Amino acid sequence: MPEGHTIHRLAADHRAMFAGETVRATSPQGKFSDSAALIDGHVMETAEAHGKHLFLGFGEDEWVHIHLGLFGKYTLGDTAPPPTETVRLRLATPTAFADLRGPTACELITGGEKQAIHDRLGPDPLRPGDGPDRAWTRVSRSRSSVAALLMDQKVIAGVGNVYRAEVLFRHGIDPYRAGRDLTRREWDAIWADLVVLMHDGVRDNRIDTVRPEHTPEAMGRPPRVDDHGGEVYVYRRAAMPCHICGDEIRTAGLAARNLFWCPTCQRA
DNA sequence: GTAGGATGCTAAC
DNA sequence: TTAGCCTCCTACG
Repeated sequence: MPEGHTIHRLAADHRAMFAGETVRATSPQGKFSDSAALIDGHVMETAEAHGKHLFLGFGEDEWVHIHLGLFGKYTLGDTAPPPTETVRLRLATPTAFADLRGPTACELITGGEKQAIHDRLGPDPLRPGDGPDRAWTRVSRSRSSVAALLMDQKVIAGVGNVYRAEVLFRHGIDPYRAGRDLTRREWDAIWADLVVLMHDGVRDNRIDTVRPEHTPEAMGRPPRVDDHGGEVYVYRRAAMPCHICGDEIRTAGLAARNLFWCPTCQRA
């Protein structure tokens, strides 16, 4: 679930449900009780996302900063069920609720602390006004692999393990190629593609990366069986045949995450 | 019933 | 590089 598209979608959903509304805040699990009490009964003014960070604004100096990490999950709806003991934060109005479970971060921060988080994050393909230039400065000087750089939130914010694997496949780039061996044209194409793919992800609330001509219907192959949500080329398809060339999709650990790629379609 | 893994990140070594 | 955080779900007995 939680790559950048999920967080931007959550920000939009929070704005639609709560912006301008007086919100009740509780922490059934208890770990956020003191902070929840401080915002309980306050008006949520806005919600925004930068990369995988969600910010709920209750005033200039009163922000709830949330990071879902690997396990964090939101349940949104209109009528709140009885809270269970794993709900870290419940926000509710008479007509809407949001339950947060298992986040890496859920904390009340000031405007200054929020700015510090923005400052350590790279440009985000989903943030209006962000572009590929600042990221290119880092990428073009780095000996690290492009696969590692795409996962580095200081370089580019919001890309996770699925978008990383898929965008590199879509551009035929070997994941182990060094950043400084990419061309400016290649990087700009990767960025532009991420803008499109991630906006699709926000709209659909899932990750689909397969081009129309390669869908199961178009190619007469069975639909994917993996349950991560969307239609993809390589992510979690280890040892399965590549949709394009039929070669076996490979997998390897890289920085404690699983990398997937096609050794034939993705050349150094 | 239990083990293991998952779309993430950080602090500590 | 590794352990740890924290929850849910699947695969396997």
